[in-house]
Parts: sequence; C-alpha cells; structure tokens
Amino acid sequence: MKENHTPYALLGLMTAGFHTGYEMKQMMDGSLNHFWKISYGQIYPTLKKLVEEGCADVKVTSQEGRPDKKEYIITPSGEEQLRSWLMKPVEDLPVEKNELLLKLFFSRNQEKSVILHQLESYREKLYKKQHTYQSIKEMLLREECPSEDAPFWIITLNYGLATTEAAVEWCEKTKSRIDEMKEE
Amino acid sequence: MKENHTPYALLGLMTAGFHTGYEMKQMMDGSLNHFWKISYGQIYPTLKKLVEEGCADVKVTSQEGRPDKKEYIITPSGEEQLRSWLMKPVEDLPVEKNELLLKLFFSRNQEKSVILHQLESYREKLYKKQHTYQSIKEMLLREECPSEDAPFWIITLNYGLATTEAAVEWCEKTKSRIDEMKEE
DNA sequence: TTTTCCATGTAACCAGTTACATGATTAT
DNA sequence: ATAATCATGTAACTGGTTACATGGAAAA
Repeated sequence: MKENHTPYALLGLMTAGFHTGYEMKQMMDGSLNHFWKISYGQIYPTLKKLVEEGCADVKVTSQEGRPDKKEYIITPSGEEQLRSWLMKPVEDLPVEKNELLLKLFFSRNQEKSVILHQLESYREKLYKKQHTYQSIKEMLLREECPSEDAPFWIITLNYGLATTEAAVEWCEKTKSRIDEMKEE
Repeated sequence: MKENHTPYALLGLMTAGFHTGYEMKQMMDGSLNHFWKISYGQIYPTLKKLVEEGCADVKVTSQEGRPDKKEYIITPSGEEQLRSWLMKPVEDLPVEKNELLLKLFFSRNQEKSVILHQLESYREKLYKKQHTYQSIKEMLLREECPSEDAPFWIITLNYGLATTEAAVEWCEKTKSRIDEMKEE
C-alpha cells in the first residue's frame, strides 16, 4: 500500500496559518522547498478533494477584478486525521534519485578532468544550497516575535545543513581521490 | 525541458556487463539501490525503446521452457549518447521528499514523547542503511579480482555513508534538543 | 511601460509502480 | 512439497509537472 502524504502537507499548512492555495505554494517554495515541493497542478485538485472528504472547509471571498479567494480551514475531522498521520512512524527512508552518483557509477572510462569537473560543479551547487539554508535559518533566529513553529522549522533546516555539509566533504575527498588515481 | 535519465542508466549497465533486463534489475536492487531504482514495468519498455532508437541491439536466445532470453548490447550510437550524457554536468540537485521532516515541520502541537519516538525510529532505519552500505563496501574491498568499476562504486557508497552518518548525528542532536524543550 | 504579485484552475503529458500473467528449473 | 531463481512482459493506475488560460493591481 502506497501512502500519499501531500494532503497531510496541505492540512499541516492550514494549521500553520496558510489558508489559500497560493499562500501554501509560496510557503512551500520558500521553506519546505528542501524536503517537499508540489505544483499548483497538484495543490488545487488536492484542496478540492480535502473539502469533499470533510477534512477542510472553504470560505469563498469575492474580490473585484480578481478570481475568488478561497480560504481553506481545517475541520475537526481533518485535525484528527492529521494528528494520527503525525504520530505514525515513517516506514520508508526516502530514496533520492541522484544523477551525479549515477554518472559516477559509470565513469570508469571517463577522463579524470571530466569527473573532476562534475564534482566541482556539484560542490558549487551544494554551496549555494547551504547559503540559502543558512540565511533562512538566520532570518528565523533574528525574528523578534517568533512563530511557535519556528523551532521545528529550524530543526528541518539543520537536517538540510548537516547532510549538505557531509556531501560537500565527500566532494572534496572524492576529488583528491580521483586526482591520485592513475589515468588508464 | 525535463530529462529522463533512466535510459542512460540502462545503457550504462550494458557497458558494465549487464545485458538482460533481469540482470539489470538485480544489479540495481543490489548496488544502485541507494540512489537509483526502477521496476520491470519501466525497464522492459525502455529497453525496447532503446533498440528502436538504435542505441542498443538485441540478441535473442531461445531457451527451452523459458521465455526467450534477450541480451542487449550497446551500439556505437548508444555509446556516443551515453558519453555525452556522462559529460553533461548535473543541473539540478536532487530533491528528496522527506516524510520525517514534513512531520516535524508540523509537530509543534505534538507531545514530546511522540516526536522522540519518531526520531528514534528514524535513527534505527538509518543504522540499518549504514550497515548495508558498509557490508557492500567491505565486500567490494575484499574482492580478489576487483572489477574496474569497483573504485567508482565505492565512491557512491561513500556518499551514502557520509550523508547517512550526518543524518544520524542530526537525529541525536535533535533528540536532546527536543528533550530540553519545555512542554507547552 | 514592463514586470511582478495576487489568485485560480485544467488538460495533456510523463515517469514510475503495482498487480497480474506465464512457466520451467533448482535448491531447501 | 515448497520456495526461490530465472526471465519476460503488459494494463491500469498514481503522483506529479508543464503549459496554458485569465486578468487586475502595484511596483520597478
């Protein structure tokens, strides 16, 4: 049996103060970005389904010149389902499809310079990611009136920072190991 | 434009000495497992397409009582395409959908014990993963007649080991941080 | 004046899994 | 006897993206 976690993500966002599809998308792109992302093409149909299933209510606000604004509020039934999902332990570790590792796996016949270039370009991307995480974290820490959610958001950022740092170190070690290898 | 890397994975496996869909699947489950996996439902149609596109040739061997064995051999054109893919730098860092982080993100109202339990269960899964990687790595290092691919396989394993280790450490730090938090 | 922000939504597509079907051989 | 191994494949489904359509308000 396959689980679909996206509806729970949206219910969770409702409890965190995000009520329109647009706001939820903004939030995801800004802060959940490194471990969860979805497109509008997924968000809007899912919100609709949550209402149909009684997990959320919609309050439609007409706006002149703009499409109706739909604010989704979690229902007691939705809260119940969210809670039970939050308590259920994760059963499968995430499998990331890693294109770089796939390439390295088949790189025996590649020139050293090509491999080193791959690693270098990857490391640069990791640096950028680290900086993004770091600045979000600092922003959260700086805030005068911190959200009650903030400590948990920081925890997830720490995960991103820790694993990215490990990847950076691996890049460096691997580069020097490749350097030492003799060209065949 | 979206890239589909799976055909390249299969071409790569051909160059590494895996020629039937079955062998490729075995290999993936055993060794590429932590950064790439696909099902037969993906493998067989993709192999067919690779032949249609002239990237691979099939040699069909009839076997009594069994389905025909189809051995796929990469063509010069396939080799060329594989090579150019291997040289193209990775443009996007993988985004892993992490269910644990998603749950933590919304865990402000959860009891501490529930959160600690989540972390504990996750850490155990990470341990298991580490042990799997470690034993594959040792097996590769032990081998008397090592494959020429082995050093590169070990590199990818090191990546898994490094990032998993970082995640384990994060688990431990986070657990004690949660412990210190006062229940609201 | 052009871009970005707000705000919703759908249809077509794509990658990939699951469940099913087939069936002999070999090891436990 | 039973399970695992070898070996191929398809149809239905699912989760998700992309491209498109709409259009006013505010900022650059």
